[in-house]
Amino acid sequence: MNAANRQLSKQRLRLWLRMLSAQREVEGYLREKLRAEHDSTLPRFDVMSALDRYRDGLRMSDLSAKLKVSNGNVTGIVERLAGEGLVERAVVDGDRRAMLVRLTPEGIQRFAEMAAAHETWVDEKLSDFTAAELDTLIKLLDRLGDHHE
Amino acid sequence: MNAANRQLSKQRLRLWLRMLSAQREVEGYLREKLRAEHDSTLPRFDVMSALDRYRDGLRMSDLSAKLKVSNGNVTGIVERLAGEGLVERAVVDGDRRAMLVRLTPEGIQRFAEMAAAHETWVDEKLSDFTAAELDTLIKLLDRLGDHHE
DNA sequence: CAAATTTATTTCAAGCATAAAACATCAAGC
DNA sequence: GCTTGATGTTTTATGCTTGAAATAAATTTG
Repeated sequence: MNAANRQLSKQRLRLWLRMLSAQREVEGYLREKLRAEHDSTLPRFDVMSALDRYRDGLRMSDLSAKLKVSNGNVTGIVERLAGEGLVERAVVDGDRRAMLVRLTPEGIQRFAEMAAAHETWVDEKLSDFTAAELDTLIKLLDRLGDHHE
Repeated sequence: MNAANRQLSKQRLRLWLRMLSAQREVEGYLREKLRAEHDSTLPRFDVMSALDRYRDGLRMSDLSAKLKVSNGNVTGIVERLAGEGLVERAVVDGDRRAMLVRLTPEGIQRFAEMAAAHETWVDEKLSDFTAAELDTLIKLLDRLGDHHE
């Protein structure tokens, strides 16, 4: 490998470490806020967020696909949310294997409160960037994530 | 809140979601590779990486500070690494509370192999960016992480 | 120096995450 | 209508992660 490529490789590694650091910084803040002020967690918030966008409900497999986590993982989180009365599970008629999960009225209410707070927390953490910088970052990072469905 | 701020707030939220997505994309790949090809994990890799930079060893509390994770967390990871013979723990003379952790010769060897592979994996994932783009991303994300010691 | 506080670490309980195995149901093809 | 295979979900084993409580040793202070 030549010198230019070695340099490039180092920069890529450096970027990855910065991504990790930045992500951890924001995520830690959000986790702590959710725990302290709403007695909840980021995974629960993510599940509720997906269900809030699909008010008619989602199947377990749709949920895990959207959140890009394993099936078994979603099983546990939904179970706890159901225990708190924030989501409910219903059978899907025509397919007795499937489970339809949706927010309860209380879940909708609680999510609205959390989502509003969540937006202000993210605002605080990312307040240093100008609109142009935000656009730049979004456009560049977009090339990495695979939210291209 | 006025229209401009609402717009800005939306962009910040959008950026945060992109950061999550991008981070998850890369991390998932690295995790899978480490597991399949080196029978290891990212947390173990992180601990070994820190110890590789400090060959004289680090205390448990230094380790958790550098990695920005909890003390109890490091206890478990170091325990498993010690079980695999990759790190060793020694007493610190002058302070019987403390533990000094360092890589064993085998740990040094194993880390070198993993680190080389790790760099090529990151290379693959971030290969779409030009040198200029990498610089831009690094500089911008640098304003978020708190690796300013 | 004894008591109180701080510092270094581990233990514990709870939850999150994965991969792999187990179950149950559905859909096709003979 | 059986068998075979695919699909939807849960269970299991293992490991990571946190916050809080528990231990233990060092330091400070009256």
